[in-house]
Amino acid sequence: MLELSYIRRNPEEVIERLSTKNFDAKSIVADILAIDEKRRSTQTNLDAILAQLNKASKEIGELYKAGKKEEADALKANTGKWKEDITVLESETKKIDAELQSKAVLLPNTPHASVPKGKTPEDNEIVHTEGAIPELGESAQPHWELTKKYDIIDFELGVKITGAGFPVYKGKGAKLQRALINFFLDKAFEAGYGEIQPPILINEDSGFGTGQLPDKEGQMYFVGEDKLYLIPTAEVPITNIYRDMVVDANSLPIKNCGYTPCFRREAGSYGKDVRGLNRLHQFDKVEIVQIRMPEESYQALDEMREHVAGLLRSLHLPFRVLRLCGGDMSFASALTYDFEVFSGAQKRWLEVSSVSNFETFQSNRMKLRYKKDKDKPTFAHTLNGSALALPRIVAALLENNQTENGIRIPEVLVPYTKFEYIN
RNA sequence: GGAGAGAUGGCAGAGUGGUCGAAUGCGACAGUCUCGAAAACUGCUGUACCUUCACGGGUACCGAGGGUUCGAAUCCCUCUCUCUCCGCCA
Repeated sequence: MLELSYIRRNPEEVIERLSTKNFDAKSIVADILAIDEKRRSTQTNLDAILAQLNKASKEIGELYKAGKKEEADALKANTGKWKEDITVLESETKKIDAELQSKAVLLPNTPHASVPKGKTPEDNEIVHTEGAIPELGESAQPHWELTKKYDIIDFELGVKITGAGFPVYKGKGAKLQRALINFFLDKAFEAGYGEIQPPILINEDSGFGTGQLPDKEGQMYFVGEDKLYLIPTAEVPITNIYRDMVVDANSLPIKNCGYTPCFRREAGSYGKDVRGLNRLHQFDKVEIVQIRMPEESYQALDEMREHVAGLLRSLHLPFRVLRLCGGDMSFASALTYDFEVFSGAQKRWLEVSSVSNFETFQSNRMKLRYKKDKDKPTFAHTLNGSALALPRIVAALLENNQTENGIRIPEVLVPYTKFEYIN
């Protein structure tokens, strides 16, 4: 949610910047300004009457104490009208606030100045490419063949137990998952991230805080009996730890990481995109989250970007980094870098990480502030990134590292897997 | 699932209808003292919104929502959450 004070001061700028996201904010901003105007005048009126009533009540109390009952009763006679006005103005204020809120949540975050204009993924800007594209030859098999060949991931079995998109990892496949998770967590720890094991069910307030609700409830699995959502990413619980908090400036930066399974309904997806590991309803991911002072947040974003790049480098996966265009960015983000690895047999780039700065968009929603000395509490900047999401990493590893002797495990993972080949 | 207790400022903990935004203690901050520190003493210490160029002024907030009253932290109703005991259970 954009800060109201910012919209009030710079309405034209908000409209201009949101046009980069192909979002026409004109009428919403106008509505917000009008409602805000109304809100202030209503509150000024209400406050004045309340002050009057408070004053009279105090006087009545004093008069009673002094035994001047008649004078007190005379004063009382006035209060009825005031109370009627108060009732009206209070309900009006409540209505106006709700209206304002309902408009405010419609505005996406304003993109950073560096965000390119554009509508589709084709308009994303490739800012970095690294690693050699593997030449696998004609006999190369896509990962969904390899997983069957070596019996390490069973998609049909998942269908039996749950449904499509819930694979069963077996034997060395399961061990590879565990190895990657531990490797990623260890790397995050080395980079200064504290490890969190959060709940994987979240309530509505948490969903609102990070921006999944109210818009994207269709993306999440919902447990109606208890009104809880399965997390689509660890970002939600790990960031919401700090909801409704004023943290001391000295405790910043806050850096946390966590492994969780993630659940996404992915309604409407089909075709080659969902083949094999390409898109799942349940998958594993290690997430990194930072809470920063505004002046340092873009430096932190670069730092996170470098962390993710380091992971891919150490796995010897060819990758590229995209600066997402306005049209491809998420609602809540101000700047997002996507990481894609090249999947040798599918011959396509697969997104494995998304690193974003949300500036104050999330912290305003969840009232996450920091306080520096005597200054007033200020909204912090929140950032997060996948480091990394497993399935497509596994897909690329399997495809790119296939040999006649089996699938070669990257050196850095061998201490974790305790085997060098899947065969 | 059954029974009971509770929810007050950063924390602990008073307060059961009127000057209570809230005693007291601790903590934090500032000052005195000191070469410096500790101790001691003194002062100060919430958040949001409205209003004002500013100084300042006003309003709301004692788990949440409603009610009674001229006036509610305090009385009434509803809800939520937490804790304790019992049962079940990884």
